Amino acid sequence: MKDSARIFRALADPTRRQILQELKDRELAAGAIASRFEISSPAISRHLAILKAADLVSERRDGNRIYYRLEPAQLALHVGDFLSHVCPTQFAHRVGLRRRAS
Amino acid sequence: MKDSARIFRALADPTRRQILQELKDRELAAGAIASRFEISSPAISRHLAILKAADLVSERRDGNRIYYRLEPAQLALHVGDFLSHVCPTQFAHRVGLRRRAS
DNA sequence: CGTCTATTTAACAACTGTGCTAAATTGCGA
DNA sequence: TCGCAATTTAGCACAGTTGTTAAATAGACG
Repeated sequence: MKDSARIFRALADPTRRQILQELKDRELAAGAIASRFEISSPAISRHLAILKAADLVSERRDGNRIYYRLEPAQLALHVGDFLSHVCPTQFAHRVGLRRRAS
Repeated sequence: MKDSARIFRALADPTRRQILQELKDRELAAGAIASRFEISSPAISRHLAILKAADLVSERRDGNRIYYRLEPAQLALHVGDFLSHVCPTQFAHRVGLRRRAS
């Protein structure tokens, strides 16, 4: 599966989008993330695995805990690329990691 | 269902993303779109319905044909909003209804 | 080692999404 | 009105997603 496909798929779920927002400005352990949602930790764990497979988060183990951190590079790259391709006018692609605009 | 949820769901399918790209700089009739893909026209028709429900395209009937046109406003607004929330640094949120980019 | 905590993996049910073919709809023109 | 072309809607099959609970794994610490 293509990178961008994995990313758009990952973004399709509202819980996963919210997880990304929670991780916006700090890393959080899996349990801390799970406690912010109604659903069970196994469910959250799988969401995290999907986000990680899409390179949207990274994980770091510390003892018992596994901390997740937002990795905005792929997100900005692929989604920004898509937007700047499909609607370049509405969307000024002032994206950090983007290649030169044509 | 929330607007942004509909939009992200609509973007999850690769065929639908490609349809949006095809419509980037011209409107196309349903049949013309279908002929660009391997899958059947009923399948394309349903994809178009999903895109329309998400306000990503509009349709215009002309005789027998139904022409679809890209509607970039919602796309830029909601997806851009999400990006600028989640990764504001990588992504300068000069999004939206602004005319002039870069 | 035994046990507690944090987290993931497994197994399963329910729901959703996507494709197909066949049938219905809509509009044009003889 | 009849028939044709373009498109959508309906019905069905199958694959994928998402949640649950129960079991497994990993690390810390007595």
